[in-house]
Amino acid sequence: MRYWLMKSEPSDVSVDDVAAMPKKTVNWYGVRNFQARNFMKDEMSVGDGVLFYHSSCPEPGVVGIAEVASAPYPDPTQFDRKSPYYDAKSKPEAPRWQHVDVRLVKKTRLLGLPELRTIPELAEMRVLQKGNRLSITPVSAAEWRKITSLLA
DNA sequence: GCCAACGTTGGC
DNA sequence: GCCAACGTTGGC
Repeated sequence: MRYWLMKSEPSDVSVDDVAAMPKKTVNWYGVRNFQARNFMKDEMSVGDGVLFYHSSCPEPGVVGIAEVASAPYPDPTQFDRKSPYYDAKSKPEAPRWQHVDVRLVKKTRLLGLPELRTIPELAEMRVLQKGNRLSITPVSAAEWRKITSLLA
C-alpha cells in the first residue's frame, strides 16, 4: 500500500466533476511526463491512497481523498487526433502512455497550499518544494496520516 | 502576465 | 553525449 498526490486542473477535471461521475471514477488521462507515467505504470497498485489536488487555479490545494481503482492501461486520448493530448508518435500496438482509474473516496474541505506550508511534518513533501512541477508525486505514510487526520 | 524551474528536442 | 533553445507548468 502506497500513497500518492495527483494534480488536476479543476477547469479540466475538478473534484466535483469526479463526484458526479459513475462510480465516482475517472481515468487519469493527459499525463505526458515519463516520470509521472512511470508511477502509474510501474508503481501503483489498486487500493493505493490518493490525495486529489487542484492546481493552476485560484485556490490550489488538496480537495479530496481518492484511491487507485484499476491496473494501468493505455490512455485513449493519445490516439484521439482531436484531443490536446494526442501523440502522433504513439502507436496502438505500442502505446506510450499508460494511466490508471482513480475513484474519489470523499470530497474534503480545501487544505490549501498556504496551509500545507505551515505544517512542519509536511516540509519535505515533493509538492511543496520550489520548482516542483511533477503532476504525480509519492507521499510518505507519515505525510498521508497527517493530512488525512487534518481532513477527517 | 510574469517568471523560475525543469523536461524535451535537436544540432553538432 | 553535450548543451542551448524552446516549451510547459504552476504559483503568485
